[in-house]
Amino acid sequence: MSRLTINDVARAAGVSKGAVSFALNSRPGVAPETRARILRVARDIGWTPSSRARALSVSRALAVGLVIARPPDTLGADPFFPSFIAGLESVLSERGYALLLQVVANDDRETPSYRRLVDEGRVDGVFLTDLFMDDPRPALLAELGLPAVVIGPALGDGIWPAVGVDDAPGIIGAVEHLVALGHSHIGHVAGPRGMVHGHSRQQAWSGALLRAGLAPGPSIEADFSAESGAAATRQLLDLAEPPTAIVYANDLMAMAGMSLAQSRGLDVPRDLSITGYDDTEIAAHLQPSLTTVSTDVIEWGRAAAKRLLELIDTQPPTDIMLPPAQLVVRNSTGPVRADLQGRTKTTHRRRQTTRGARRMEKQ
Amino acid sequence: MSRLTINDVARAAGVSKGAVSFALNSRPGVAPETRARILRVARDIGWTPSSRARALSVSRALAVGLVIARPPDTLGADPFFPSFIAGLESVLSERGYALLLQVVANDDRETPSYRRLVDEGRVDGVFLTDLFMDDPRPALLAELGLPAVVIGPALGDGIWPAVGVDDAPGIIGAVEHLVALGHSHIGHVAGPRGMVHGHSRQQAWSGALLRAGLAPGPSIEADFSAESGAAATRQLLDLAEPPTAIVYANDLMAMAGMSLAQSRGLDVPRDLSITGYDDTEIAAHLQPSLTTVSTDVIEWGRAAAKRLLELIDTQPPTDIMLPPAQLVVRNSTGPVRADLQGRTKTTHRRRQTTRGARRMEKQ
DNA sequence: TTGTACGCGTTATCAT
DNA sequence: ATGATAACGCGTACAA
Repeated sequence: MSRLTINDVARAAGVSKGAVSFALNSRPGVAPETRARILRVARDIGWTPSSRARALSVSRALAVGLVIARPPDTLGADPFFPSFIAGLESVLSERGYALLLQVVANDDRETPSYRRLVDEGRVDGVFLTDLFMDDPRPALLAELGLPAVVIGPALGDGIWPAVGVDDAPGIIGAVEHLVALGHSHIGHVAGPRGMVHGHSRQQAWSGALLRAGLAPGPSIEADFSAESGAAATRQLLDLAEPPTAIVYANDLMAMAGMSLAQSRGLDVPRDLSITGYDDTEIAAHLQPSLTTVSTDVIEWGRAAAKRLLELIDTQPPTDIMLPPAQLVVRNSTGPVRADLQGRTKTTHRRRQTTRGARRMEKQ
Repeated sequence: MSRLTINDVARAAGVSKGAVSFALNSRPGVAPETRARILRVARDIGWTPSSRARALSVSRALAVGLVIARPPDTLGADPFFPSFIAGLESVLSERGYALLLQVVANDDRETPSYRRLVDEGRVDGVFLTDLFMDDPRPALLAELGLPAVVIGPALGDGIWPAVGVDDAPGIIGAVEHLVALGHSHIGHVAGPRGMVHGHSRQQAWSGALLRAGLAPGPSIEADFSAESGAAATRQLLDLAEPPTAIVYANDLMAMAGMSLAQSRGLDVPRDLSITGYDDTEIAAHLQPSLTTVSTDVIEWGRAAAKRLLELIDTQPPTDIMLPPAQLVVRNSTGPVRADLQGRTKTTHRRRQTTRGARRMEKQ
């Protein structure tokens, strides 16, 4: 049992409490040999400082928080958090920090959550995820005096540092890949535009199209869920001139969209090219395997943790370079069908015929 | 800023620290009106007891831990944890407990993790997940004196209470469903047999077949990953007499297996019926949608949290009834093909021909 | 109800 | 320079 206290060590080493504390935190004022003896004794009797007592005396929680504000069922399908948490944890644990998790169902209950975390003194800082475009949380935390790191694209406010992999290169890569394959009518199934990563991916998509000299194709706002991805895809395919390729803001929607297309008898990628975002584990094993954008989420977590600890210790920010998101080309993307190539909004309109011809073209 | 202490409240209310503490914890010894006044003052000036100080004085961490021992990349695809954590958290937070998360890559680093959690006094108890058949952790924790609740099927050792949804009914339901559809050659892609939930699902599968009077079909051990699910499926399909239906130990492997079958030109469910386990969000949106087993993971988390808190408070265990796992029939299962029905190991062997005939049977 | 010791490190103050 | 001593952080709990 961990009944051991710093006094036991002090007694066993024949020194005072203070000396033990100094030795342990490698502070000057202890003779080298005394220090060595103290450390040896501590190890021998197996004593570790109680973080409870430590937290009280240094007036710090020695823990940071991650508040996840999502409906739990949506959470389940998101591959982001587990890996991200693994990254966070790897840095935090080696610095003696613990990670405290809080899941709140909706946004109403979120503000009190932060407040409680602060009031109770449970954490020294938090990670902010899933930010909305006009999110009140950064300001709230500033007001509460709780350091925070924003996960994702940087906001304009500059209140807190942001750590994130830029969405743009990956999405742009996907669009350019599709353009190179001859697609000129490229749609987008977006995440909520009110959310920063929904917004930024949408921006990247339209920007890339413009740069390629193409008119932005149809874009439909969804909510990152499979259900919404399928619905959005249905809408796109029902258009008078459906896109020949669709860029999805995440894998889950892409998978649902791909399945929906297949259920309508379309062949992916012959009749429709599809790209996702996340590089979920299953992505490589779908039929066809999914072309998607891959991010090093674990490294991302590590970077975020480092930044938050720096913030807490009021250390200057270290430059953090995250490997950029990368397009992983697989089999859900392919050359545009010859009879659809170069088609623009003003030409053709025999969709019915064309669509009929598309059916049943299994390889 | 939360510089407020219990003394501020005491002073403002004109009472002693002790009185405030008693009032707050609703303990006898304070006049009703005094209590009311104290509470009002506390609310007015916005004071919340510091959990740091509380933890030190009650000699408790007021937090519990969840140690996740998995390679992070496998973690990402698992829909279990996020929902489970949401369930845990909903109970813990209303009791003033925090959830501490720790992710360890492999089992070597796991034991020290628990030890540290105990030594540093960070938690009052932990949840044990992903148990192996002969897992040393329950005994280790007993030795460390740290209360634990096992997540999943009960172990034989009886050291710690187990909270879990029985795997059997769901798997049995799947098998019976397939048998009712005329399948008699039902394979299984198992999780690691050294893990309790891999083992229990495997047992449920073979038991259900025996009860149905059928010989257990081929079973292949995989590791719950998409990769392994695809590989196992490949092996099953390459058998001289491949099964007409496969029961997978989780959705991820089922999805990978289904895609693999499709890539070989098989039609699901016409040529091969498939069942998963988990009811991942995407399951309902696949093509075909996946017949799978659904569990109320959030409720499971709530139950586990309640049980652990009881254990910590040495309260008698409350009876916890978890809704049983339920088979969700979708479109990845269907009647066995007539020409394969009733086939036994001793009959037929014109697989090549049959397989050839199977190709290209899109609806 | 109040006063006060207690839990357990950390750190400022002193003595050597 | 070394190291000891005591105050401190903030609730809880028991004796008065």
